[in-house]
Amino acid sequence: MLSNKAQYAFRALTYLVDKYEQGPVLISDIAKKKKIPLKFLENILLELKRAGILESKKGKGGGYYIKQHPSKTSIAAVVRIVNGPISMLPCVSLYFYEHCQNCDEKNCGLHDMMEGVRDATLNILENRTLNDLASGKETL
Amino acid sequence: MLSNKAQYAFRALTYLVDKYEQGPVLISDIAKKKKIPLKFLENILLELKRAGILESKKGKGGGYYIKQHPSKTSIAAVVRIVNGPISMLPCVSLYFYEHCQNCDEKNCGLHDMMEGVRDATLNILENRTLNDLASGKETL
DNA sequence: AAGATACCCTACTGATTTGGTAGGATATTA
DNA sequence: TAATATCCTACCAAATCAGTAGGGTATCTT
Repeated sequence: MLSNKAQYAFRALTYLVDKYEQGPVLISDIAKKKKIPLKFLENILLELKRAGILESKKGKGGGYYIKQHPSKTSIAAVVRIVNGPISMLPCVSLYFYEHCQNCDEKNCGLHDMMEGVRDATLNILENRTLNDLASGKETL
Repeated sequence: MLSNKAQYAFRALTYLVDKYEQGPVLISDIAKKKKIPLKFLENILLELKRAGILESKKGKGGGYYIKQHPSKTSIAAVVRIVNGPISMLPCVSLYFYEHCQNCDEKNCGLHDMMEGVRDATLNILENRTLNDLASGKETL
């Protein structure tokens, strides 16, 4: 399951997508409208900024905004930043790979299955973007 | 990611599938061969028994064994028992559903995506069984 | 019946992760 | 230079995870 933090992140991003190209949005505005604890949201947005998803401006008229066009950022990328690995096993993870000390990866039934799950999942999450969070729809 | 516990469970089950219809297997045997902490494994096997996946026999000649034919138990069922929900959001979970207080589920981009991920994942995990874990696998 | 065998069961504990908060530092604008 | 708003580190409580302890209970052998 996605962590609370990850779900907050997606709610905030949904809001920012809706305000795309309308100038920076205050953290406090997002927190209020999306009912997210202010200081916690602050940390989340900062993390998304460091990862290159968001950009920010300080001082009056400042705030956060989406860096690239929303269609350029995949949902998979966001999940990895705020929630960690997408795969169900370390030994099938593309971005968080760890060698499996329990099995011969070339000959492990579970490994094969989880590779399949990973591919099926990524096929969706890599091809959906921030745009798909809003696109005509209302809120999360 | 699957918890340590879940990965232990799958390793133990793999062993039990290999020994299927060769009589009960000692916890201590599984623990030793699969390098799983004995007392922890004890709890895991007990949980799988209570959930109806395994059966056991006490006393000399006793041990654990798979209750039904391995092809009758899906990987999805095992994951739910030892690891919890398969879905990425409570509001798309079939077995651990919780109403989403953040969004209108009928009109939420993230909800739709995660429903897709759930279906793609279950399409694999519901149709693979304990048999697919075994070393000398039957062909699909 | 007695003893040995092997699972059954509850409770506990330490380490890690999760879900935040606190409080000030830094950059920008007016 | 005052106000604004993000930046940043550290901290904290609660929950979960990973595993242990210690005896209870059922079964088998002799």
